Amino acid sequence: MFFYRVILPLPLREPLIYASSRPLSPGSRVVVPLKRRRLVGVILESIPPGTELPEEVREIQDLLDPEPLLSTELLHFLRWCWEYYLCPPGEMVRQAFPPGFFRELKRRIRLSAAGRRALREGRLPQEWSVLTRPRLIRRVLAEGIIPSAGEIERLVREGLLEEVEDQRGLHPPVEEWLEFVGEEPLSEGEEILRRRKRWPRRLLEEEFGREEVRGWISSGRVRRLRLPRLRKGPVLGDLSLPEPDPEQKRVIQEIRQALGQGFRTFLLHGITGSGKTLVYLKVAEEVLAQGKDVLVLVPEIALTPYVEAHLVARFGSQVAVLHSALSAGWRAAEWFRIARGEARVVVGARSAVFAPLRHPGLIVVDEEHEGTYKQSEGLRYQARDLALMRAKFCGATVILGSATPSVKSYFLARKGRYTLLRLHRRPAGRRPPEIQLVVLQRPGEYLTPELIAAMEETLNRGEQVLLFLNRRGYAPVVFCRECGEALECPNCSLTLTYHRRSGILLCHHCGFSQPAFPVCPRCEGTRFRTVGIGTERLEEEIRQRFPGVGVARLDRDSVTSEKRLYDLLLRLRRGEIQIVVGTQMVAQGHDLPGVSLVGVIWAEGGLHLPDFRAAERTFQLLVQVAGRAGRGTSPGRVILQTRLPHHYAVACALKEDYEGFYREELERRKQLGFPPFSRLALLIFSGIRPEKTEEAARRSASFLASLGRVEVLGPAPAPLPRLAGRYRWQVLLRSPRSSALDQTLRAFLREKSRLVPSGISVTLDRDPEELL
DNA sequence: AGCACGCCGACT
DNA sequence: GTCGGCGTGCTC
Ligand SMILES: [Zn+2]
Ligand SMILES: [Zn+2]
Repeated sequence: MFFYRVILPLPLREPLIYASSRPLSPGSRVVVPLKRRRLVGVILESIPPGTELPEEVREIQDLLDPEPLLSTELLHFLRWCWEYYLCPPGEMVRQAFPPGFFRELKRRIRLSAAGRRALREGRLPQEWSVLTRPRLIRRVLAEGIIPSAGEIERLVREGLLEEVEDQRGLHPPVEEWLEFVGEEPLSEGEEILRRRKRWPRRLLEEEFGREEVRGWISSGRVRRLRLPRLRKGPVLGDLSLPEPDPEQKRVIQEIRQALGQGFRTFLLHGITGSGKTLVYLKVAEEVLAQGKDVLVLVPEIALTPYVEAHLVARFGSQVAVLHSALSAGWRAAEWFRIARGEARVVVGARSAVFAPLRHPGLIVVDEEHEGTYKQSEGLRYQARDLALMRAKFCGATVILGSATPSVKSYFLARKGRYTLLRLHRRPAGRRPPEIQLVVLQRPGEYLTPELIAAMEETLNRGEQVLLFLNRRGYAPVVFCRECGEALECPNCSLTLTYHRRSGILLCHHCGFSQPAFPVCPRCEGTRFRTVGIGTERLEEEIRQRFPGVGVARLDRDSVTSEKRLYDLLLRLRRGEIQIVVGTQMVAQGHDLPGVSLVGVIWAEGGLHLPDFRAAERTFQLLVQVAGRAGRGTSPGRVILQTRLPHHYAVACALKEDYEGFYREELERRKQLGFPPFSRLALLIFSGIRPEKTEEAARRSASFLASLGRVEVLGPAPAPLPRLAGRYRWQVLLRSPRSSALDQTLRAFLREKSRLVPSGISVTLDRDPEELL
């Protein structure tokens, strides 16, 4: 007998042990019994002879993958993950792989040629004629056509029945792509296609018109091919891929030299348009040539599939796309294609860090500072950090790319752990924007004369304006005129935001909403006063101030689908819109070529949040938004309105002074003992009853403190002390050593049932990025 | 996650 | 006296 540890998709503390009469490989999925259930699990490892076994070990019932789906490198990496995040292995693996992974194949059988002959000759029962077409085994058994699974197996061995191959992943979605194959391009469109190598026909038709594209094809200068279908997001803007300039060549060369030399990390710092994608592509080409695989992580909210498009254009059907915007079926198909070794380039969001590539030689994390790499609910893993760990396990090279690197990555680069590479080039013909600070003087002022004047000038020149305000809705606070109380969410005790168009008061934290306006819950008053401004009100004001000018709003309330975003961007390109009012959605990499003025309404919004990364996020957002200005040929202008002109996050964004910001921010983090100078773990206790929740947090905190290994901050009510109807308390653990946190957390989890009554849930957030 | 085992209220 | 509530605990 052979014995194996098997991971099951259940919150079990550890993998369970099963027996098999024949040897099996780690990484294969198996069907095992658990109590009276039948479950799919994956073999983690074999157990060496002589190891003490549980009293009763049950037998593996079935092997689903004759060839392992997961490499041992990936399994070791996953083990590291569940040990680091202190979660059940099954929980980790369920997060990592598509839902179909743990579902038993829907196996089908049908009559073989011999079987059909036997049926015709009457040697088989006539009701078996339904089996000339593939039929689910379960169904065949349920219908009683064949009484038992053993009988089916016997018939398959005898060659009367045959199993129909699993179709999963054999037909990934494709679409038509065009490739320039002529001698010389005869139009600008053909020239652009030549530079991009290949491009989806759908997008080319949008760019150049259906007729023109048809002309290229009929001339024979352009060839049609079927390649993986791109996600629907808009790919607008300049996508030409030039030859690398000398600086880019040096960067590419330096990374290439590190390939295959073991784990190494590069931090690639360069503004949008400086050619980071070009670097990824050139290095990826080399990695593939060396026989290794490539993994590219992109942020979840990258609505523009820019990097995906270039990867598919260059590497064709070797590319698999894993993105949450894809349907579950598509994702599963892509995932199995990777596992079978058919795709050697994977591009995807967060969970793609677990892609079953055999030999990753390069891992790219694009826009590495993006918050979406951190899962904010459930298992709170950080995909960028995990990418580094995975690379360490397989000796891969890592490129972290960003225009505004995270403080953590920058710190590690300065310390020498990463190699810092810079791209200074601005896109062709583009000058740095002129950034101007305007101090908001009067309370309630949000459109300064300076901004208005600049807007008028810009509009008169026929150029476009982008106004940035990171707060949706009409007004963030509504006061009762009778008693002066602010209307609050009954679940979270936070102020409700007034949304005028939809006529509701909305809680931006839990989603609670009620019709506007209710009766004041305190004094039954019916007259209200709105205070403050959100994008909805800003849009309204702008419409009044600039009659006859096309104004559009770009936030989650107005842009509810990719289609609407696409339409909006298209109208902007056609000049039907002159002013865009938006939240941070506008910071995210849409190419807005006609925008020459960016107005930031309230630069320090967000700085007040009780969060050690508030300044970092503000600085990054301001720089990203400012980068939206002057992307065409006209020089850009940025106006930052603020009440805190001397705050370093604002002042450094004004000068585009990364160095200055990071130095100041690191100094503060050091003084306060926050990351990257310490490691954190946040325990969030939540429950329906406030005093029980507090009691559990107190008991836990004193237990944690009694261990004496790490600093215990709290317990304290969470910054959102009531969320979605539950009271929340938190305890923050801090230590310079990750291993000390580890031991402390493990001790806590062992004692958890003693310290925390049922009904109180505890969430662990290791390396929290928000303390909210 | 299921599913069983186990100790207290309103029913034949 | 039993039927059933779902609170704790185990699954190789
Ligand atoms: Zn009132
Ligand atoms: Zn709420």
